[in-house]
Amino acid sequence: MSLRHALLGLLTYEPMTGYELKQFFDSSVQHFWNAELSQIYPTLKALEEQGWVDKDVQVQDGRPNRKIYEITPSGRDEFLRWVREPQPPAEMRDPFMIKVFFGADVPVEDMLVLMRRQMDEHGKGLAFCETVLREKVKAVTHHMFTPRHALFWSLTLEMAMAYRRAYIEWCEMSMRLLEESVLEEGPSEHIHRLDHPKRDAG
Amino acid sequence: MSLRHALLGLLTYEPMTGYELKQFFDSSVQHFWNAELSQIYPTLKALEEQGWVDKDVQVQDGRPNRKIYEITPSGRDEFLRWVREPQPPAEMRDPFMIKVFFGADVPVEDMLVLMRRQMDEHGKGLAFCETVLREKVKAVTHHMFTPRHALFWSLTLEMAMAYRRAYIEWCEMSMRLLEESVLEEGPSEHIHRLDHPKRDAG
DNA sequence: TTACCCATGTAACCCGTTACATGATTTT
DNA sequence: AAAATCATGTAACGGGTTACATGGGTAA
Repeated sequence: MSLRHALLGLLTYEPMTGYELKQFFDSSVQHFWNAELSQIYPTLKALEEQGWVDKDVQVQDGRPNRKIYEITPSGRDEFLRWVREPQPPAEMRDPFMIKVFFGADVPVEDMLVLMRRQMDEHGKGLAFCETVLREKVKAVTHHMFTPRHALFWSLTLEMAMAYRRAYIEWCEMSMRLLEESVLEEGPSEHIHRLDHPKRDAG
Repeated sequence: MSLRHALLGLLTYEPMTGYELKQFFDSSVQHFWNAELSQIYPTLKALEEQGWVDKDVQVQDGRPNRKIYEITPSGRDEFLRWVREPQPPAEMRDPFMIKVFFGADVPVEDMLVLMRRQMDEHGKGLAFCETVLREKVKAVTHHMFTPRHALFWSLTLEMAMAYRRAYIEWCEMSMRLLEESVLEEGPSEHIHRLDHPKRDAG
């Protein structure tokens, strides 16, 4: 589980409550990671049991007490240990690829609709990175963090954008190939293959 | 869960046992999806309860009976329904990006080592796609499947390769930027920031 | 004789999401 | 008056991995 370490990482910036961590999360790493409060609270508890964070309770009335978590020295050690530990490469796990893989048995028009939609969605994601998130990185530099922090933040942003650009380009190429294949084979050939895919092969 | 539908998809090719499905899985979609036998067996059971597959038991002695699963008409319907259903875009969820995000507090040399390793691993993955998998797609076309199937298979392969190329390029760019930043700031500045990251900011 | 292939499964555990529960304060 | 913010959590469920259990046949 990387959530533990993501939380430790955020707590190296400053002590925070679970609620604040969630907000920080959403406003900083949301383009490549996210977490729900229902997962954050138990994880903080586990972190405390491990001795990697300390808890300071601020009593409130009318609402639940604020529990402010602060990273301990051993928490910092653990975090740095984890960061330097080799990380196996993230593998793709994309349900859309399953659909494409079996796309030969589906009307081409439907596949084109699906791909167009993927392209649009990734386009939106890319636009969001290029505007909102890019501005956020710029803004944050002038407040609490060094240019050095901004460098690393923007590297993660670049990766998110590179991924989406690659996806979009792939969609474009795929759609072009599919349209060409329709011209070559005729538009409705797939219908014959729907029931007995193998018999039509030879 | 897409595993149900991935299995249904494979069963549109021909009836198979769980064991054979696993092998087919490993040899066809392993570059963007995978599944363990311990997950496949219960899923087949669920598929059968849904009426999407039929089971034919081939009694054997000395080893467990072969249970050959065949997709039913309603299974085919369900599969086609699922394929055409809109698919939300797969989001990145990459633990390595967390490490990069917090990379400002780690010695640059360590970050460079980590990135080099990611680059190598993704390079290996890319090489595997370009040789083994590409050959497999070519080979399979001549046996059981149409050129049309080969087209869709190779699209998924292209996506896997595009992803890895994008990752590798990002690693190269990041390493370049990090090396430049060392020259500008001096190699060991980070050490001062390790304990009190915020105090050094202003 | 060591290891891999065949062939099935169960149980425990890990990580994550969604739904449920509470309820005052502030903004629209 | 409705909705969002603050602030904590629990419970149920979904999906996936690892470990455990069995055990004959075959290839290196």
